[in-house]
Amino acid sequence: MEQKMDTVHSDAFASVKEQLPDEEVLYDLAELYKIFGDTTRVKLLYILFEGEMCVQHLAELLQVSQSAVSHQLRILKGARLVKYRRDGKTVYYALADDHVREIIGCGMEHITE
Amino acid sequence: MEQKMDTVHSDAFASVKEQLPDEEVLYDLAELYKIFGDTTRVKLLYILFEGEMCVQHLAELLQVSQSAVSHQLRILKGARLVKYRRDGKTVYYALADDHVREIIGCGMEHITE
DNA sequence: CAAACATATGAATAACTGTTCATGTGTTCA
DNA sequence: TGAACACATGAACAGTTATTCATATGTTTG
Repeated sequence: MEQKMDTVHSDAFASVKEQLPDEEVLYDLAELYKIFGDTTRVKLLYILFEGEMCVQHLAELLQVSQSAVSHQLRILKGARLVKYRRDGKTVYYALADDHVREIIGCGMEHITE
Repeated sequence: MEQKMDTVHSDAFASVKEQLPDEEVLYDLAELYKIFGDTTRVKLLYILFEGEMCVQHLAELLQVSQSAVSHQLRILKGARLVKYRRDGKTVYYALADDHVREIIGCGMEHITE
C-alpha cells in the first residue's frame, strides 16, 4: 500500500485539487481585487460612500487631473462598481450597489487591526 | 448667503473631505488589495484554505515553477497573510489567520452573484 | 451657430510587476 | 564532508498599468 511521493500524491493533495474553484472564477476574482488595488480608485470609491459626486469635484478632492479621474472611473464603470447619471454638462457618479462597501469594509478590518 | 461654486464648495463637499480616511490608510488598503489582484497569489491562498502545504506541491498544483511560487509566497509572507514552518528540508506554508478567508469570501460573493 | 464648459478617450511614456534563469542558502544523509 | 534535495533570491526581461497631453464628444447659453 505504499506510494511513491514524487508521482502519486496523498489524498489531501488530490482533494485540494478538486475543491479548487474553476480557473475562470479565480481569474475573475483576481481581476476584481486588481481594481481595488490602486490608490486613486480606492479613494474614488471611498468618496462615493458619502453619495454621488461629479467628475470635477472628484478630481479636486483627489488632487489629480480630470483626465486621470475619468480614466479610472471608466475602469470602475466597466467592473460595474459605479453607475452614473448625466445632468446637463456634468456627470454624477455613485456606487453601483452595496457590494463595494462590503468589500472595502472587509479590507479595512484587516488594515486597522 | 450665496457662494461662488468654483471656489467655495457645498457643505457636502467639505464633509466628504473630512470623513475621508488618512492618505496612509487608503494607501495601505490599496496595497492589500493589490496582493489579491494576481491569479497566482489568489490560487495560492485558496489552496491554503484546505491546510498547510509545501512549496513543491504548491508549484505542482499551480503548474508554475518553484521559483515563481517562492517569489509570490514571499510577497504573501511580507503582507502577513501566510505563515510558514520548516520541517527538515521542506517548508510548509499556511494561512496566517482567518482574515484571508473573509476577504476572499467577500470578493467571491461579488463574482458569483 | 459659436463659444464655453464638463467629460471622455486615444496615444505615448514612465513606472511597476511577474516570470524566468542562474545561483545562493539551509538541511539531510551516506 | 560532500552530494542531493528543498527552497530562496537577485538580475533581467516582457507585459501591464496609471498618468499626461492633446483632442474629441456632448451640452448649455448667448
